[in-house]
Amino acid sequence: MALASGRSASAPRSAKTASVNGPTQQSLKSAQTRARLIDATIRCIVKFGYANTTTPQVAAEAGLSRGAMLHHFENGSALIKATIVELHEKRLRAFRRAAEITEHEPATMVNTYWRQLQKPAFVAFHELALAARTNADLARILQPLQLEFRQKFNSQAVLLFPEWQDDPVSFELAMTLSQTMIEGMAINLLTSAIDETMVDPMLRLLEQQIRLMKPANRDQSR
Amino acid sequence: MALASGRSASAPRSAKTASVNGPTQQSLKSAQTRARLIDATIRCIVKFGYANTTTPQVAAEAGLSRGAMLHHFENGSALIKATIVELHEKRLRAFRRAAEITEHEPATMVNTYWRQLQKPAFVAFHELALAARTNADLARILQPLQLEFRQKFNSQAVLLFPEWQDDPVSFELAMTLSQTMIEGMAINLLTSAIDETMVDPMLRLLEQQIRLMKPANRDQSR
DNA sequence: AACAAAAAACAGTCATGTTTGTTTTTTAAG
DNA sequence: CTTAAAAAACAAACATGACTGTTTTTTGTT
Repeated sequence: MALASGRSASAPRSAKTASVNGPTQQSLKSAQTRARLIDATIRCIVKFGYANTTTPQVAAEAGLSRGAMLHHFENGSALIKATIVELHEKRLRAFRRAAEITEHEPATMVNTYWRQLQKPAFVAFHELALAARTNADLARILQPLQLEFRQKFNSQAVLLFPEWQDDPVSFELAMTLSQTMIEGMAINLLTSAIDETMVDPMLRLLEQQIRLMKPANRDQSR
Repeated sequence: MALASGRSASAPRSAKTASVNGPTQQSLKSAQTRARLIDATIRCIVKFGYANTTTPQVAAEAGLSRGAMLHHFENGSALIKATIVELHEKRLRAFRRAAEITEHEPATMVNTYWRQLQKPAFVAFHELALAARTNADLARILQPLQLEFRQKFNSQAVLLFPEWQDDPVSFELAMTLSQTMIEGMAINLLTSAIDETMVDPMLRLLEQQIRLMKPANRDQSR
């Protein structure tokens, strides 16, 4: 599924009708089928990798014929694009939930973000992110989303830790540290580059380090 | 280049003759050509990604016909396997050099390892490592090498920092931290998940953290 | 009857493995 | 030293299989 440069309206013909006349039963079913196809795509990327995810496989995974699938997404590219958007929104939703749970406790934040990355969505996202390195079309879609996520990540985190507001430099460092360590471990675990037993000690180390970097604690130590 | 399960002697027929009679002109040229093909494979993986690296492309990159290429590596798989071994040895050599340079100074060690990961070999290696997640044949080759590297990494590092010998727990934690942060940043940079300007502050933070974890310094603070 | 959804059939492209042919180097005999 | 046979290096062509995009046919709602 090479994601060609083709421009293609990702919405099927029925979508326009639906938006004009309100949701008919058919347009509802169509939306369901589209969602099922996107889910199947994510599962395929996790199982086979982005490179080995083909339209016949996605169709089979969704329990549809390839013809039916191409009725909803006229293109392989369209399906991938829709999948990327869905993954990004999943990621944002998950992060927002994590922020709600967190409530000023860095321990919880670290654990929550770590648990997010254990889900299939992260695996699929990293597959796509790495594929984007050598695929200009993928990169065009993915890069702005990566930026948006980083910005929302930071702006959300600054709300959670107001005591950090007057030291944006060390704050950004702490955020980058968290992202790097947690994502780094998640990826290294995927590629069996590190030992699984090290995960917990590492998370605790990160929590400790964050506490050390907090302005309040830095003042305490003076 | 899907790397099928095919067993295949990776050495060409000339190798045996050479080992008996000493290096002839042909066996020398053959070795050169094989090296050129492996280099071309690495370049292709970096440029196009592992998934889009095909035998015609490698042949073109090496300036050979596909037929000639398949004379040296009867199989696409054989070429990939040889490339993996070469990458692994490159990695070990680079690490050994880094260890020689280092000489008891953690600042240098962090910087040196970071610089290693900026080279194409790391990009290629990560492409293969991620592909191995969904490719059993690749995994069979790669996993033992990952283990070997981690072991040599640790045994080399313990020689460099003898003061750490009596605290293997915190030592392994420090090693995993270094690996995770440095590799995590390298990968996040590839996928534009973090900002490039954060690299240097992060490396300095890591150095500081390592100093904090050292037994000697922990004693000082008592 | 009209139209969307689903399925099936078709043609084009590309990588792979295999086979066959050509040139160059090595070996060894005359 | 010359030269013929063998082996290795290189090149080209063929057949197969798989995925892609497109088009046509069937099924089922409204």
